[in-house]
Amino acid sequence: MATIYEVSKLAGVSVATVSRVINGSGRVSDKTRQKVLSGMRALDYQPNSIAQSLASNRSNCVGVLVSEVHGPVFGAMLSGIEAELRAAGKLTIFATGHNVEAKEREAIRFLVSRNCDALIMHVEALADAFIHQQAHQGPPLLIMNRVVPGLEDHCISLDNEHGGYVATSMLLEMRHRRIAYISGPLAWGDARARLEGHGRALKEHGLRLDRRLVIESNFHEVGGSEAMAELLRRDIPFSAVVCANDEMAAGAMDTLRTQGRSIPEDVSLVGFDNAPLSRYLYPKLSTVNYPITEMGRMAAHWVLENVYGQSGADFQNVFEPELVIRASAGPGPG
Amino acid sequence: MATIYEVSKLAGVSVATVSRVINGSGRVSDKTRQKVLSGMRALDYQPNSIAQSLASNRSNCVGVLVSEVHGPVFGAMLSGIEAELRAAGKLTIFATGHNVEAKEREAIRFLVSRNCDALIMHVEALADAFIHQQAHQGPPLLIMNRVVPGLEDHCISLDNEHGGYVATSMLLEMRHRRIAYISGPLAWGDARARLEGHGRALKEHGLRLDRRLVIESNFHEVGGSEAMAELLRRDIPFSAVVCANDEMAAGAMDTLRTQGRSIPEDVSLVGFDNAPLSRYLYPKLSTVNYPITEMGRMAAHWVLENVYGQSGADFQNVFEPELVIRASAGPGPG
DNA sequence: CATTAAGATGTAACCGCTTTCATCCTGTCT
DNA sequence: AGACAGGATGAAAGCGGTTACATCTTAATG
Repeated sequence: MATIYEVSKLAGVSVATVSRVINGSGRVSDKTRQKVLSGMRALDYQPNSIAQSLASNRSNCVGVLVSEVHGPVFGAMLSGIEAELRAAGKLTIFATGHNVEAKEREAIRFLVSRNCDALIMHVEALADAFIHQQAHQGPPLLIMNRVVPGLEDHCISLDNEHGGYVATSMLLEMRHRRIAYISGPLAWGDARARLEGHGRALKEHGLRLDRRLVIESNFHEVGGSEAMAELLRRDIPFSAVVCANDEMAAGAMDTLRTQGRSIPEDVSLVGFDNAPLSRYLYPKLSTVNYPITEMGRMAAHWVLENVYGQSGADFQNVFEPELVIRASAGPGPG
Repeated sequence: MATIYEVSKLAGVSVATVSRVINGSGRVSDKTRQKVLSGMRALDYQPNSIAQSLASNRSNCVGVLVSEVHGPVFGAMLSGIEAELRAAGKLTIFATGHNVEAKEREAIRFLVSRNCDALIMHVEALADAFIHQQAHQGPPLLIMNRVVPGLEDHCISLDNEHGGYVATSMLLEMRHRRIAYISGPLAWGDARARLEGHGRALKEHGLRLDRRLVIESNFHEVGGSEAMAELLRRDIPFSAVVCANDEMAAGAMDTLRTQGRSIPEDVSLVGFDNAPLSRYLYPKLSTVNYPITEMGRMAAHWVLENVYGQSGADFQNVFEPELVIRASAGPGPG
């Protein structure tokens, strides 16, 4: 691989000049620039990005910490981030934290040790305090899907409460009155918020949340399946159920069918996330869209603007979920 | 951030010695090592990986080129690669090629320009010739899901022919005799191989491939849906259909249901890939497992062994697909 | 025409580490 | 005691760029 020295020799200029034309910094006469450019072309010169990073103290790479690489949410998020960053010539590096505190910490260390210029993280296990500390000592931080008090302007999140609200509101407008709810772990903020939105919708329609119709599960398919079984076992009438994510809805759907209930004739079902699987279920699942790819794009823009000084569109902190109406929800008996 | 100089000063040794204890290279007396280690601890020292890379001419990072980040296949593959690489302290960087030749080329340039020590690529648009050239001038190359003549030992792939064979064989054993086939683009090797396997299975059962029951589609859901519509329109009897991937099977299933055929009573269906969606369909899709995560792991091992000199398990070039039997395929009329 | 400021270019230090080679030290052998 | 092997350590030269600063042109100004 050719170095900047060879280019400078071939072009008959100093390395400083070559560096200037590479970076478009400083002033270089047009004639010189042409000489340099043709020299670079002749040698098929490609600047060594490692050396650039060392000298400029900028790696042009941003670290992304996710729970998993696969799965609908993270894949889509990474995809959005990478597309934007790449278009700006920046490298995306990532590590997985698996929702385990120790691993998330270690992953942060790993990413930071690679000198990334910024860190985008989707962490669930780490405490707010740790995030604050990291924000003050490490590279600029952006937090996804979580609102850390005191760092609100570094957080991109979904208005989960509103999502829960619209899901339930739709069912209420379809004249359902007894609506069950399968929740995610209430230790997690997003699961709590979604449930709160559900409660608010009920209230606005003059209904009270019936605790017996709420089951806390785990965001997984099997959990949804079991939760639905439990719901049926309780033998309290309901004509619709909201699931706090699509996976649980898939499990719930399976159980309903096994027990001979048809959807949506006997029971209407609504999920949350608009994951790809929601379109594959039968009947296709009504759900609440989670614009995660867009949110990833926004994260990348934030970094481009705040770390690399590129001006971009306005920063949007909180994204609004939208209802996606499909076949799994139908009119209620009310 | 502390540098190696500060550590060396604090420990009262030279930077060479500190470097030796960092890398475990050369010989250092135990007493000295302890001094250095405690110095590093005291300063919370973390070697600057960029400087390390520049000096050692090794970036400890491997580039992965995929079509997309999201989607079942690439996410799982990346996941497998990252897990193994990370455990070995190596960084995974990636870029997307979107199956477009120009973009794939550009992505390779991008990854190589970041000085990755090896390149794992899943490319479809690039010609064999280009890959050969790249293999001879760039970093060590590993090719996924494709067999490039002359570079067989740098390729990890699935035995697609066998996959097609087992899918059809299963249906034949269930006494189906008229089996339709919805193929991927026959310009692609994997699609061709799967179809060939289908043909071989038929032949072994004394049947001939009926061209009118084979439709070339595009590996997408809509394509599968349209292909099935076309199949029904042709009005040639069949009791089962093999789809060259799960997405097309999903589309086909939708069309069948719309046209009032029930699965598997009227028509049995088999997919290919064992993508997550196959479990969400109703009825759950019988399919052929594509061990893509494992293949990603194997790719990482190859790199660890051939580039970083770590000895590992045996290298497995070709992976065998396995049948996953679910509800979408039932006994035939034969 | 002398003066000067702006523009073009070069020199060399530096980024933080690795690694070769020389040097120093210690214990062993004769 | 002197010679010597081998382990421990240090000095210094890179790795391939960036950039502050010095130097040299050149054209405009009075």
